[in-house]
Amino acid sequence: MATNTNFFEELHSTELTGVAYKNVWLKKQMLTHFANEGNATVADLSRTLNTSIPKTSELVNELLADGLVKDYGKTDSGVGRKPNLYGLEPASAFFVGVEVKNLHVNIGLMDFRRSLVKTSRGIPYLLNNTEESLHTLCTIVCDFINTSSVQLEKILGIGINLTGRINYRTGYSYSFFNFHEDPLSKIIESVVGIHTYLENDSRAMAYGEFCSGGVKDEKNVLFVNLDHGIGMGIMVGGQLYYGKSGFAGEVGHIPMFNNEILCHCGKKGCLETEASGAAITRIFKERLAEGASSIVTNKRTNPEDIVLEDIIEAANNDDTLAIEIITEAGEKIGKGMATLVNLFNPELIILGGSLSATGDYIRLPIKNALNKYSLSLVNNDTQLSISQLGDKAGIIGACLLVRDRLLAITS
Amino acid sequence: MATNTNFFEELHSTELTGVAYKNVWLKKQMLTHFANEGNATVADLSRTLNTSIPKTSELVNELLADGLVKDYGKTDSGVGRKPNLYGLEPASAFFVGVEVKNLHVNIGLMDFRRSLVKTSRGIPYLLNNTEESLHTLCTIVCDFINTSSVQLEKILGIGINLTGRINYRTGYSYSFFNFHEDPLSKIIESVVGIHTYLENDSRAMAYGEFCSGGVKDEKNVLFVNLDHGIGMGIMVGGQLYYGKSGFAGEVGHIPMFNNEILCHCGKKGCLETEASGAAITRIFKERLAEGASSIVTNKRTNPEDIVLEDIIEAANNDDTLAIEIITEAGEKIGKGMATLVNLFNPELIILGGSLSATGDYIRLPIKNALNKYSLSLVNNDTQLSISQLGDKAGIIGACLLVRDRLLAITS
DNA sequence: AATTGTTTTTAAATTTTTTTATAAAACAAT
DNA sequence: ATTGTTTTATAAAAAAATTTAAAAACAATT
Repeated sequence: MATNTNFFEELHSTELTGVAYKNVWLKKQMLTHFANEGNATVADLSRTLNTSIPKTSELVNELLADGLVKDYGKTDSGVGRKPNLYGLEPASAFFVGVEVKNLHVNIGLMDFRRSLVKTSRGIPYLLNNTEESLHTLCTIVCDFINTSSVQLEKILGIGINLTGRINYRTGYSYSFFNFHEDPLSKIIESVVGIHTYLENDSRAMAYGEFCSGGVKDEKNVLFVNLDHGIGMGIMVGGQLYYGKSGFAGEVGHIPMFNNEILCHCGKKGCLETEASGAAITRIFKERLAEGASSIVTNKRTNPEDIVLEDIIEAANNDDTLAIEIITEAGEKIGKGMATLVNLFNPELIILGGSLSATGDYIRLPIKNALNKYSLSLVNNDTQLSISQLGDKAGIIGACLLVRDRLLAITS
Repeated sequence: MATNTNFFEELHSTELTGVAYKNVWLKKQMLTHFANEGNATVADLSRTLNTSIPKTSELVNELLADGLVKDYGKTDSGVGRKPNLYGLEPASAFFVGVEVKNLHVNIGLMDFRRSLVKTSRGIPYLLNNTEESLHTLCTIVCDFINTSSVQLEKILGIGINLTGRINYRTGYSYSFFNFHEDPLSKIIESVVGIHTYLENDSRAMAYGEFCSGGVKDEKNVLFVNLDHGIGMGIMVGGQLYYGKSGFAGEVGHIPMFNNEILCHCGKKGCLETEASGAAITRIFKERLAEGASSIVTNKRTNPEDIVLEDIIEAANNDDTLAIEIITEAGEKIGKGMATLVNLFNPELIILGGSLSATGDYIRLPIKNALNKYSLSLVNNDTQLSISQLGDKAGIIGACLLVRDRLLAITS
């Protein structure tokens, strides 16, 4: 009932051959099936895995004995003798997801059945590219784990979302904490003592939305993270697309304008320079200086203190200036996304990130520009929706990525 | 020695269960392995398929008896007893690839080991969206098949490349021959009598280049077809990417310019309006009219008769005007492709299509713009090369697509 | 030229899996 | 309450696959 870690060890061992290998492989397939499709009967598993009933039964019983799988009783539908339903045992494994923002950290703990059992949001933290900042981050993670009631050895992995270029395969970060020779994931791992994966923030959010949010059967989906910058997670054939080094999806830096605004990436004319949350904040302040009025000034007497969240809040309270500027940004984002539609022919584009909280204020101008600038035959295929998970997408995605990587045969 | 069609029938039958199913599945894996990796020993197969030597040996012997696999004798490397090498029997299956251009058709016949056994290039043909034009196309294909020395039943499929929007899964074409209720592939199939697949021209070329051209181990590759229009084939994780309906890769119609040139797609400002072969031809004629000089005028006394091929030929003969205009187009294409690099983080971009015959005249300005407009960290990952198959990419790709679809378990 | 070492191939024994048959469970109709 | 139908679960028999052992093939060495 408690030998669960054994299975994950032998899952990733390369020593196994022949029958032993096949059995582990089949058990992995069963867990994956439970994880993706929910509970199932022995007959279901037998059918999808092309194994006989007795064999399937034997392996399910092994997983049951390992404590990874739980008997969920009889089904209630259908005629004839009712089968037992099996599914993942929620308490058999846990995963930690960490979302690192510029000014705070969000952390969540997820069980094996993708329920968030504990979350801690808005932990004050200053993201700097320094050793101290990294150290503080590790401390925050350790504190979170230590104050949770779950046994340490049941926490199988940690997923950390960072902005910028991340190579999850090697564990290297290229935008933050890139001052060590070893990959960042190994550094954190050695401090916290739990297997750690790094991921790009937008891609992790995308994965959360794919697996637990507004995605049903769609297999080719784009998730656009509209925040301070503009990021994207790409799902191709039901899987995240990384590109060669994990840098795919840099939609914020596609060349779009002939302006002279210098982007933080070093180039000029990037989409981000005129259409990101940062650009919106900049333009908002400029308009105020030019004499425009807004309800934001009631809250922030010094215009320098205005942050993106203030503008989003103002828009949702019908502030004309905020809505106007967000609409203008939406049109530009939509023109950029027309390119995405033409290139990816996606079934669904999900708008996420803090700006997505403005709902139709951002969605409609984007949809409009999409209709205007993309091939209509292709555009007709594409749904445009707002993230269902909202600000939970990041930690849910981070946890699920860890879970699903540990279940994957190729680690 | 001649019951080869049997296997392909049972491969796609859904009747099989249990051991029979698994055996067919394993044999399919073996054929796929031979097709992708070349000849192999029983030990190799046993290792990659995780089956025991006796079982592997038994199945190889069945394939041998079916005539699909051939004994290629002993290996010459290594110590110890030398194993037998097995591989595909070239004469056991054939595939026809048809490339439909605006003014001509190219057809090729490929054997099971991807050798082109017969090609017929430049068959005069006028592509119109009419019933007669479709009928003529079918006749050309039938003639080609009938004049080949291969038995009809050994030709397992036909692949047809068309420009425009194609949904290969349904067999519908949306740009040409779209006047029937039934899918176009079924119409052609019923005339020619052989299983027919439709594919977008650029995607088929891309597949040819991926499988038989300049792609080694790269798994994320873009193939850009620079011709009259600008098309693209996308390879993600070693497989073609289609998007929801097979319209992915429409790079020619991404919004790039604020010009007033109406694209044939109906929009303004598409990349194609200023950077395609059609645009180059238009600009070339305009410059001539403005008084510029070129060696093309020696060949074509009436400027109206000038075609893209003339300009390409002129460039390769150091004609300044041609080179100049191609360079300008290259810079614009490169700026558009910078977006591709940022979004896909590809390992390799291959330039194909007739314009790629100008070699570095088109490649270098593209490379230059790529360096200028894409994120340098991402761009550093990306190789930019010229197609190795040249004008053979289309028919090779069409044949290989048919072959590999027939080998795939999900047809 | 015989011996040794290495590896493939074949053959026999053993293990594993599937198939078939049977029992048990669940429920509807008689 | 009994009978029939349908499906699951278990047990025994049959089939199939793997494992182990032995033989065959060949290169390098003595």
